[in-house]
Amino acid sequence: MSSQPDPNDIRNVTIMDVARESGVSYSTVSRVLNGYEFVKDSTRQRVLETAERLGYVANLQARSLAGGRSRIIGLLVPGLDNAYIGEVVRGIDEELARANYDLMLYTTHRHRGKEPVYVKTIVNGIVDGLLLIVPLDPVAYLKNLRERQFPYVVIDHQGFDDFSPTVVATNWQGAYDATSYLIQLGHRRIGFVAGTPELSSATERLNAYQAALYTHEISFDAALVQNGDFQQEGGYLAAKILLNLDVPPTAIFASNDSSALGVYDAVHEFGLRIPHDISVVGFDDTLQAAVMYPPLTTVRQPLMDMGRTATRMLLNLIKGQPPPNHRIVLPTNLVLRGSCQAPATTSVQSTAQLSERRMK
Amino acid sequence: MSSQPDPNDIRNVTIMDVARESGVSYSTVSRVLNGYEFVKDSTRQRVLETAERLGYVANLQARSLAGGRSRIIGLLVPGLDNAYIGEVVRGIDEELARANYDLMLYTTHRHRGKEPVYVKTIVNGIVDGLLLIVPLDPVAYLKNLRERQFPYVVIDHQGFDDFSPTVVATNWQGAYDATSYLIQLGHRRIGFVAGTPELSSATERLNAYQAALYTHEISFDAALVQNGDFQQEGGYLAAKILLNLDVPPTAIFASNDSSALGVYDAVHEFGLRIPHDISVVGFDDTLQAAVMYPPLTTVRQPLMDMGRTATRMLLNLIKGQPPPNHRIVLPTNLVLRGSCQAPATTSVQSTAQLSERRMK
DNA sequence: ATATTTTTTGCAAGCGTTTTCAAAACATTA
DNA sequence: TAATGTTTTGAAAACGCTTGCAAAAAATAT
Repeated sequence: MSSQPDPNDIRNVTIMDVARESGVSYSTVSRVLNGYEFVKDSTRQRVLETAERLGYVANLQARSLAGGRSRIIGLLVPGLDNAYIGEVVRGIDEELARANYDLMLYTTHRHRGKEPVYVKTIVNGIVDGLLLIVPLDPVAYLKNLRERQFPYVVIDHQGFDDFSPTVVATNWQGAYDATSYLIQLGHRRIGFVAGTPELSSATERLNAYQAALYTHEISFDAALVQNGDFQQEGGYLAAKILLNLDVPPTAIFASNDSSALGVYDAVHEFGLRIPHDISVVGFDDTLQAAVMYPPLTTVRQPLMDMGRTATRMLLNLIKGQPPPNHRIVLPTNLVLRGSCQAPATTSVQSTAQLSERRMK
Repeated sequence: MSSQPDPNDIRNVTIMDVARESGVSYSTVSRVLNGYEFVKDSTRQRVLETAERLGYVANLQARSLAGGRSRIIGLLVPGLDNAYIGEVVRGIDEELARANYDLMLYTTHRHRGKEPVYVKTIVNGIVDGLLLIVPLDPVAYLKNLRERQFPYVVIDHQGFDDFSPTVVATNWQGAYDATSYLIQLGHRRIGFVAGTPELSSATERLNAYQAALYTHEISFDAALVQNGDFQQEGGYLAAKILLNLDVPPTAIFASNDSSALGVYDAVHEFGLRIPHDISVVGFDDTLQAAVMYPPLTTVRQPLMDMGRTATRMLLNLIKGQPPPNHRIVLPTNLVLRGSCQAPATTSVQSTAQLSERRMK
């Protein structure tokens, strides 16, 4: 009985089966499935119905091979060991689900050389478009993507070209606000834990830190800027150097929350208290920030929103609708919590007591 | 010049191009690429070399359509809003990268009905195998997978059948240890914030809690068990009920770290201190646990390891090597941090003072 | 040198779709 | 009623790869 398909049949039901069952050609079935206009309504109904009845599910590979849409988008991330990435991915995932798209995840594990290879595979592969979160080496392959007219959107990195669709946060403004806040609290010696210099977000934050000092007429001391790596370990190391300075800072601005965690570690190791002895500010507002003790004052990035926005942009690009602006900038804002207060010595200069605690 | 391929050519280089360039048939190229044994060494060399030179990258869709391996595995997760999932995924990702596989991520967003649909799409799709993290409704489709001989491994759920390859942690033992620890500290009234009862991990933890009480001859009080949902909010609500009890507990064991966070919230809302007024234990040891204040004593699950192990199992399954055991159990262990101490009233029974603080 | 076996290779079919092109069916007009 | 125009449908060619089968080439045995 062809109308009684064996439910235990191992083979999948194809467009052919649906065609046979509904008495039309497979081309017609394909057209119905793709919403082609010129199909008789009654035919459409019948096909749709048998497809449903047979439990037909499109074979994406075949579809995409034949030139159709796969409804899969690729996501290239440096790594998963990071709450920050996780948040962005959540936003992407949410928006994708709403649009009925699936997600293919590529992790480069921070291996720079892997990026171009991945991108190549991705592009000649199944995905309809590509999302890149903080790419390490975009210039190496974005030009190619563009030439192929392959849809892509870059998240949280900019400045390497001026044609790539990009979603970023106001890194500069956020860092400026944070620094200004510390200054307004009375801090004059503010340490800065920098991020990976290849990333525009890192350099922007550093620039804003300097700009804020400048605006408030505080002279810049290069010793107060130490390199971190956007990870806890780097923050810890950088903070140790800062706290060992002859005149240590009364506040430390870490380039992201992970580094701030490292700063907390170092501060505690020196037997100091936050915020009493030293204030700390982070950047990102990941889940951990609110849970830390004391809760971390930090610059909130709308991470999920960035993911969502980028996804919407990409989906439009795939539909052939280029976005009005190539670059979308989302606002950050300073979240005040318990990790900051006015410096212990209300009068500014005498950090003498503090520096006595310095570790050898 | 056929030997000078245009680098700007939009079309991808195919197996045909490689064949033409190296003067063999496309089948031979395919064989070389798939490591087929009976190819003359010199031929193999030549093909490999031209493939490299031309920058050939296999088209996964075509390969998988034709019946080959896609080197992609699918991962079905309930959601991304959870540090716990993230950890497992990291383990998976790591192991997959090592084996040169890619990852396709499917999120059900905790929508039970979506699971079967997804599984169907996945199976007739591109992936070579499927990993399922805490599936909500496995019975609905695992039988089908098995019948099709489709490789899959279940992570952190068990008990719904006895043939599915599974990786779990010692949930029972972990919860038993945690409860015993609290009892040894002197606690007699121990609250329990339960997890989602559909998950075996949740019921096992509850059972172990009861077993530990029983072993130590502490009578079970149903009022001390409140339902949570494995999320912060549920933990908060459950803890509020517990703290409002006529004789509130002196310790609360939360079914996972997220719930424990909610417990912290409730405790603070009641103006109580951890661990001075009340001890708290969690489960999972996610990244947050160490950062919370006070640092959370919790049962560590080897999450990344679970991901890695499951992935290795799956990869073997795909290769046609069934694992020696269908079910792999990884050990948990209790991580002692600052959220527990002996109950304030060293003598056990008089919890009078505590209950006075009770909120109206 | 010839027959036989074994190793290598090529051809063709097929995987499940989309899409172009042309034919069939239907509706409309003269 | 014939001619013309439209809407619907079907057949066939791709898409890029794997694989069974058979032929060619090389190696071995007689």
